[in-house]
Amino acid sequence: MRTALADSPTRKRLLDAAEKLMLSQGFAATSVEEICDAAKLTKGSFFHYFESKDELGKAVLERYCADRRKGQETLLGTNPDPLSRIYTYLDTMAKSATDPSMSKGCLLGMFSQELCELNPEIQACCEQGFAGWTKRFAQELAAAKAKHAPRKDFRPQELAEHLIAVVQGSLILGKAQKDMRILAKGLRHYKAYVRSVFGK
Amino acid sequence: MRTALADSPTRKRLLDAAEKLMLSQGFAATSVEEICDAAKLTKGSFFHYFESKDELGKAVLERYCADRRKGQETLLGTNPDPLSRIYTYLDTMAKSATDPSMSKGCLLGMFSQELCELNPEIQACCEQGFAGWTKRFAQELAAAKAKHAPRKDFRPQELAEHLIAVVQGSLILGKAQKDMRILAKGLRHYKAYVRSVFGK
DNA sequence: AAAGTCATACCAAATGGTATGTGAATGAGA
DNA sequence: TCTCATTCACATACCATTTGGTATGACTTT
Repeated sequence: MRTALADSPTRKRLLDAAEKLMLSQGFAATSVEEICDAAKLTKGSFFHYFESKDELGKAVLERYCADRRKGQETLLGTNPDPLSRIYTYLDTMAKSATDPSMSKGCLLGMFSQELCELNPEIQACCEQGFAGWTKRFAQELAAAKAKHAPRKDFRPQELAEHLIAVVQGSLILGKAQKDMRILAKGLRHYKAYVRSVFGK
Repeated sequence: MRTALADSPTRKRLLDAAEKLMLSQGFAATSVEEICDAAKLTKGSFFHYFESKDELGKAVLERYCADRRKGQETLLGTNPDPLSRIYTYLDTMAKSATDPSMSKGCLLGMFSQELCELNPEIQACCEQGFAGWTKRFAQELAAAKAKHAPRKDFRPQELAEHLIAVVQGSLILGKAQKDMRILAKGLRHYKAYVRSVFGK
């Protein structure tokens, strides 16, 4: 029953509206009515597609994580050298720091803050979302480590988590400062750190 | 009129309860009633001390920022060498990463995410809170730069902001992973980065 | 010093608005 | 005609805020 509804364009409209609103205000401060207004639908429709606001939250988050993963793949590029892939990944991300796709923050970060201690399902989803992101990047770092003997030893997993921390933290700072250029700076520093580890 | 109420113990109880709850759930998801229950007071009392929930939010945030600033001073210690002060600051912070004072997250980060795009007053308060924090740390970095010719040039302000980003991001990641040890790791990496800049 | 006045701290219940969620009715397409 | 998307009006619950108190203690007034 619910499978048929899964990829309806109306459902997508609701998810899009919810994502946009929650990205800037968070989950709790975004009402179902607000979402429906933005999607030009009524609440009745909303509850036809989602059995509760919580379920919508989970759906938005899951879709966001999936999108992000795909985005990560394209962002990593096709350079045969893993270290070059890492550097261009960081550069590209830094370049797009101020454009609208990223400049509103990260839903994963938002939901982690707001909901992890309130909703175990969302917490698990956030944990897994971050894990997927770090794991993929750690893989690149491990490949780079294997190929270019780094000047200093490091744990790929830990260094990947550090990147996520830098990104998430910069997004918060950027929101407070109303200026997302801070994300580009954060990524530059992270890159410099990685360079200091590899010695090149 | 409101000045007399400013440092009453009852008011403090309300602020304490609100801070604790909002630190884990955020502002929007924390109701006035919940705060009153936690503080063992009634809503009537609440509105005797605060004219609105928003005002309470601002008060909690301001007190949090002030506390944090004091904490920063003690954390920096009294070592005459600025670079040593920086390193011990980072170490001490890393050590206390898992104890209850820090392990619940940072209100400044929480409010930035949730409220900055909704409430300009809170946004300004967050911005200033972060600015105070970074400025103080940047001062230390500048002193260290002046004393120990660093191997690479850097902007103290930017490097200080980078620390805040690492801390905030680690706290988010920690919440998602239900494990705040990530903060200690983040601080270790930041320290290693600073060391790579100074060459010692 | 007793009685009266007043401000303050606190409380309980009511109010009004807003939130989520429901269910019957409508409409369009197969 | 049957199904499913969508709407509309409504039920229900919750939540911030208000109102109308009581109790206490301090400060006058006599």
